[in-house]
Amino acid sequence: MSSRNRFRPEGKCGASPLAVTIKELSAACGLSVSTVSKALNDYPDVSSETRALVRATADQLGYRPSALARGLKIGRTFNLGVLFDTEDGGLTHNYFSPVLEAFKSEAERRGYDIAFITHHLGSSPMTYLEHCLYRNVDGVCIVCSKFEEPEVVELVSGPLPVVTIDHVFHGHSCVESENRQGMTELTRYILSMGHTRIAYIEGNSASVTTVRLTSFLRTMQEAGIGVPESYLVQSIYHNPAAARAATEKLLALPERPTCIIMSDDYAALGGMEAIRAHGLRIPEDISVAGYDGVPLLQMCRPRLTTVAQDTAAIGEAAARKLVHLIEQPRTTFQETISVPSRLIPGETVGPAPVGA
Amino acid sequence: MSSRNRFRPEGKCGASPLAVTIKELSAACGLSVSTVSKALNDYPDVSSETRALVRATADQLGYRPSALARGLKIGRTFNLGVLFDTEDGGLTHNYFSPVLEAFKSEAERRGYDIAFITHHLGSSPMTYLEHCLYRNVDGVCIVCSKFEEPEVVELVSGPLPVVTIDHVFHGHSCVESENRQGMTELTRYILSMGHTRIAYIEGNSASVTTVRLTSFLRTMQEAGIGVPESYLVQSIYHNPAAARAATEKLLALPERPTCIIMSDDYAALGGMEAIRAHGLRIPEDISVAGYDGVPLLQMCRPRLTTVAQDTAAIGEAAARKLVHLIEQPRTTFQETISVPSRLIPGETVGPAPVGA
DNA sequence: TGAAAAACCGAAAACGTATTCGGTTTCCGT
DNA sequence: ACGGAAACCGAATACGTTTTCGGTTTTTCA
Repeated sequence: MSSRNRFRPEGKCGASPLAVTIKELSAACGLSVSTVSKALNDYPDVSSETRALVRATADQLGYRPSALARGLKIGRTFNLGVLFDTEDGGLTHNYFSPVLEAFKSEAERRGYDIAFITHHLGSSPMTYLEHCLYRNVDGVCIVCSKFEEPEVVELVSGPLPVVTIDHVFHGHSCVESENRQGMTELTRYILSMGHTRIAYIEGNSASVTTVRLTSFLRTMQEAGIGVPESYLVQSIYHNPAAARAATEKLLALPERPTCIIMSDDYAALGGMEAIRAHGLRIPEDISVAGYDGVPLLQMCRPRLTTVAQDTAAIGEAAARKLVHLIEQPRTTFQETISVPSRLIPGETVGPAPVGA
Repeated sequence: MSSRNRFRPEGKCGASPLAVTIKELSAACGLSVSTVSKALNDYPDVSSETRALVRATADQLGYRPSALARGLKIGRTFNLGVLFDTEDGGLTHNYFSPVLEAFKSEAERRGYDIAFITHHLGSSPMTYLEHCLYRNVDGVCIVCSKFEEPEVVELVSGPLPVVTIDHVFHGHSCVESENRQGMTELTRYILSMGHTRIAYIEGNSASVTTVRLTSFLRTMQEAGIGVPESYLVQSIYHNPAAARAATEKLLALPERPTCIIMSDDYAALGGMEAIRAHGLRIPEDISVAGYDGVPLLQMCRPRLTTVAQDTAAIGEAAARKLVHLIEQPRTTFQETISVPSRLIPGETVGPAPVGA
């Protein structure tokens, strides 16, 4: 019953030392451990000859300082925590996974590895913050999560540098698309195709959701076109089933919209399914727009009309900002970084039907 | 110039101790550090009363042993390395990312975090194995990589437990789909639709590639239908552009195939693009099959005919196997685990054209 | 009641590294 | 040649754990 035994691997345990330590290196150099350490860390009080000697033999022996020992000593690990908590599919999320990929690349380029943050370790539960402290990450990126959860709030207001994506917490750094610009362009484009009955399916709560909806409504207002309450439907991001249900509501209206702006591309698939099920054609009978610009869908027919978010730039900016926050906390300020998005006029938004 | 300074964060450094240590816990309990440690680790020589006391105050103070210190001492980190190295898109890979997601979930369920393995740390290059030793991972899963690379071979033949996915190294554990069964079913299905001129676009080298091709050829042979050399084209997995080029070759043949089996779903998109560019209809003029069964494509029209690989089962099995290899090296043997795959008859394979 | 055995606890060493501080040596200017 | 300053090196300590081992108390049994 002693759970301790489960922790001890039985195999080649202390058999052969896997990695070469600084002690062996110092022995090989005929120097003390401290001098070797100083040589490797560019201390001034070591002659250039011995520094060279140490460097050379270190290379030769393939010495790497143990990340564990180093981290323990200096209090940081060169690990960035990533909170990526989505119930649907996790890493397969087709908008957030490219963001994460870019984040990871940039982090690695800057010498950081990434570590996923969960709220359990094996069977024992722990909060996100606990996990971060347990693993000693140097900072956290919150990529995709329920931002209202108390655990997330605890993490954000904790002691570690934090960068969020697509949701701004007051006084903290955030990276997001220029949602206002994106939604405005999309709406104008749809208007330019002659649509007046435009419905809008909203994603679940996040600060970007509000920005997009506001931009849509204002653009409509500027065009002098009203949007009835019934044209605004609540739904969930990245959830085709929910979008399908929302779309059904819209199709059941006495005066059906001629165009629907979906919460995102993936949701749009569900919406389009509902439309097809009603025997309607896209875009001849009804137009559909998405949001995100997932590349895979741009290779399918009909090509979705959407707003492409620059996932590469978002992830990269997040990593860069987080590293700055970690390495120069004094001179780095909190900010919200907006990266431009781009309208992709695809095949799913056509001219408004004439009879409508 | 001293690069050392870059490593020291200037901020709240030793200001407030972020996490509570065992020393503070022992003080709070009025016990020695050693006793506390033993109480937490279920040592027999500590009374149940003190054990209870320690446990209680530990919970109360929110104590977690530092992963760093613990790892340093016991020689393992409860981290699983993941080698996920694909030039195209990394984490966004639409077949491997669900595998990774399942792997991650199962690993976390068993108390392991995952760590990505690269061949550089910041600017300084290092081999995969070096990275593993540097971070002290307990084992490695090689998910997607050029298996011929010397670095990968070095890693596989290194001291750590290894599980590969979709490529078997002799004497090591591997998880893959039942490719033989999958390809056989697909081929039979295509044959049942009346096709005789079936072309095959091959992926780049891996052991599964061979198995699939062999299964295809044997099934064709069993049906008594020959496959000309020109119907077998070399291409690259997960690369629409390469598939497009390969498809062009096939379409240029004097006797064009009536069905093409693509190396995978994503590649199929490229192939279908080529076909459409030639003004041909799918599946009326020419049929197309993919492999993998990526869920997103099953929501698009036309629904791709393909073989679904059970990514969840694959990832889970890999994690389980790797953890077994780590925790019970004596009693766990190396093996290749095959998980069943499933034919999805979609809309892209139709009856063979009559005139053909 | 006494001695052996069991039960329980703490001091100390170790894991691999970074850093402070005191101690040699070398160098320079006079 | 001499004093002092620079230049260079190593012993020691600490980071937060685990684990061995010796020591004290309590229990048990003849």
